[in-house]
Amino acid sequence: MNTPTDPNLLDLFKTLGDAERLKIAGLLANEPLSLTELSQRLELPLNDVSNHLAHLEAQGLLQKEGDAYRLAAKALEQKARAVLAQSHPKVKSDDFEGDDYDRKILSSYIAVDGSLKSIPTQHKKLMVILHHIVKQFQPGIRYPEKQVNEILRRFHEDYAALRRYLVDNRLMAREKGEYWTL
Amino acid sequence: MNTPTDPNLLDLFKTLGDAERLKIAGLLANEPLSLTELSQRLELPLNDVSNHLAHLEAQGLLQKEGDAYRLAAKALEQKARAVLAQSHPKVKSDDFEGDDYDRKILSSYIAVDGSLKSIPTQHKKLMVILHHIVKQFQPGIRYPEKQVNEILRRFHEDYAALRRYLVDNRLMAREKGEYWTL
DNA sequence: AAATTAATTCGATGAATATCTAATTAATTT
DNA sequence: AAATTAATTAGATATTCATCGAATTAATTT
Repeated sequence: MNTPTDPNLLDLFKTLGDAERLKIAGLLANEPLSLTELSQRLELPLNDVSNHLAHLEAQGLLQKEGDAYRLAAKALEQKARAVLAQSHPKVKSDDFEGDDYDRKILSSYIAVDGSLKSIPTQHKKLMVILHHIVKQFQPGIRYPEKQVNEILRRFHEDYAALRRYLVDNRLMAREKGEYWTL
Repeated sequence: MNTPTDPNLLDLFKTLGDAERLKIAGLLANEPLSLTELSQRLELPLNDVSNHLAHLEAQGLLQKEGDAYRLAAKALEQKARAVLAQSHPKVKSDDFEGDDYDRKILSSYIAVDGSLKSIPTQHKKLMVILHHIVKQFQPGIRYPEKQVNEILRRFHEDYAALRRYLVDNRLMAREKGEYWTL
């Protein structure tokens, strides 16, 4: 069962993604209205309004006052925040986990946009970087070279070098122009 | 033509109200991905992903980086704010317009939740209040008494008194148990 | 209690649209 | 330039879901 507070974004968007329901929400944002009043204002049959209200209510978007409904602004606010939270590219936890050394290398070589400032020459540092980069590839999927290049280019324009390093160090394998992780 | 910035909430909710598109948005919130990559991750045919991306793009939700897409977090943020703005019961402009005297009376008699603190005894003050209340009724609509009571009760528990005042002062008319504004 | 009105529920119809197949166009690679 | 691959577009099918009609239940009024 769905509590109104659990952020099922999909259903929320679905219920708000209907013209009539959005109108209803709009009206109820400004003034409380009863079922009958809504029906009159929108010139919509009573039963349909009732159904629409049920949808909105299921999303925890309404609060009842007597027999009038009002938009639960607080609830909506929370949900809007949930959307923002999800949309903000939170640095994935495993991106910078690992030991202190790794974290230090990563943060010094990787720019805010995720790209490489430069390719390390020291082998130990290089390995840290390569292990970070190889996470971009899904295990079990075979990537054509062109796509590998695309992905690597996001890190550094010399994608060919990165590709070679990855293979040489056995982080990825290649066969007939296809690559996969090991 | 719709600029991506104009807040057409309905279309926004519609595009986000599809499971696949929401997944896509979710993925692109955390990392940039190309069309092909998305297709692989979601195990969805390429052409459909292309269409979904077109939808998202039409809402100004994407920004392109090379051939990878990323969720336009800023844009989404703005839109979320737009939602909040609409949802907040902004005191309707005409609620407190009119001359200074009216405004003064209204603000002294009407509580934050819109209800009446008390019913004025002075006729002049009463008229101000009644004119404010009568705006709750749509011109041209005939309301059964029960509904009139409901609406008036939001202002004061003695809805019968309000109803009588409204009729006596010719702000509303009644016939056979139905009321309407004049 | 009977009758009226309000509100919900059920089933069927229709419209919108996601999904699928196929064809077309655009871009890259050899 | 030919050929391969990537991406878009077009059309057909299927599914989802709002809308409509009616019946049912619940609540108020007389």
